Amino acid sequence: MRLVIARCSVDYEGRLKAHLPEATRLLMVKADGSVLIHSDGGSYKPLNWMSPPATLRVLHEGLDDGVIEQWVVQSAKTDDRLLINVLENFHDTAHDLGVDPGLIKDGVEADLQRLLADQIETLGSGFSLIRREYFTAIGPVDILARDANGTTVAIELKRRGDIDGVEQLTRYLELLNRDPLLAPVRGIFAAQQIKPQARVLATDRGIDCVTLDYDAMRGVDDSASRLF
Amino acid sequence: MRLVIARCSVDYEGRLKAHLPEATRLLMVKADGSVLIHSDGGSYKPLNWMSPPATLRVLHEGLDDGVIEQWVVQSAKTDDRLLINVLENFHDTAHDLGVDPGLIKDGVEADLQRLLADQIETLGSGFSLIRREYFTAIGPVDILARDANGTTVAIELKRRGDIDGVEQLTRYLELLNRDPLLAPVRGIFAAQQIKPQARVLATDRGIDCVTLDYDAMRGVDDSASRLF
DNA sequence: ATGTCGATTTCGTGC
DNA sequence: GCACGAAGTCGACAT
Repeated sequence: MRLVIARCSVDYEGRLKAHLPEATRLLMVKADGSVLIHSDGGSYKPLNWMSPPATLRVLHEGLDDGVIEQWVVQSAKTDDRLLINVLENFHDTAHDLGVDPGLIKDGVEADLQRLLADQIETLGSGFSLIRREYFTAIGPVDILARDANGTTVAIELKRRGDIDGVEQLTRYLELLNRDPLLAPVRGIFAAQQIKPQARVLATDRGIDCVTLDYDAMRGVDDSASRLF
Repeated sequence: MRLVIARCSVDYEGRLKAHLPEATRLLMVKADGSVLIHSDGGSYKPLNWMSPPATLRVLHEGLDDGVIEQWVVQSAKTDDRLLINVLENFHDTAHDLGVDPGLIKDGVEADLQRLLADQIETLGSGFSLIRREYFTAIGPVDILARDANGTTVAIELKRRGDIDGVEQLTRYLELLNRDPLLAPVRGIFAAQQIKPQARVLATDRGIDCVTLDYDAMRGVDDSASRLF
């Protein structure tokens, strides 16, 4: 990885065009040829960048007045291109980092779904699982179950429940209820947190809302699938 | 901005839990207290990070064996926390970057909309523009036009057409068709790329799909509205 | 402050 | 490899 602190201007041309006026920034060049241009603020997204795979070529001649060198970062797969005009170079170091073992995550929607499928009675006594990821023409229903009365239940699962999730579940219910083998199908919107507007919309459409306690569910599930 | 190259392990606890095993990485500390942890590959997204505003505290005592120092990065607004155990420090520099003037863009959905409005006959001969951003009670219709038969057409425009866009257009059509001065109103879903599931849903609802070629449209449009 | 929507999204997963 | 959905999404803009 090469780290350069430089006063520079940047032009990107690819799926769109973009321009960065002259300022001092960090230029990060990774081993795969990708380049990230960071300012000293904002979040993790760079001001501009080139995704890998890419190649960096440095030009020293035929440049505009005041430009020390021009970096041409060319994507290897598309014709996206990044032009960096370097006006002043304050820092330039290279470091050998090696390959990273990568991130281990816990607590995303997939974990919630697995836990809820294992503990489907959380939703009510007599509930039984039909299957996870029940595929339809318009996408997969997170969980399909049967309640104590034998009625089919479509469950939409979110970490954070907002209106989009209710819309999604509504579409599934509309489609599933056209299937005489399944109909009538009721819906349950389950999330760690459900926003008031989403709850109102769901209730209005006859969809039940359930708030899930991830920590409690993980506590019940005594399998040895622990991170730490 | 402070740049550190260090062998480290990282634990994040906040909206989820995540862990990075020991490896050599770049630790970037920005002026607003945000921290980015980058490996020498991948795209612009860091392996792990803390969004601003945040504060960095460095501990030197009571650490595990082999740990030189522990960084505690605490979000100022939430209880999200990042723990970085530094095992070896290879590089540590600080740089004054100043405030960045920011990015100037061209070629996003707004530009597509302007182009399509100018070249409304792309959608069919005899088409004429009524107006862009036709405001309704539930939001603006991207483009309202009239086809060769004089029928009103509501056009929803996306760079990438997925199901959400079809839902949006459906709501507009429902509303517009209640207006006797406009009804009947047909819909066109126009995008640079339309996903199969979105196409299925649109077709099912009697909405036409059109794929747009932005480069061709930009070529036809000979106006001098260029950035550079 | 809050909600909504686009993005050069990136990232994982299933087929 | 392609397509789709989630994200600790981020960011911009309107209310």
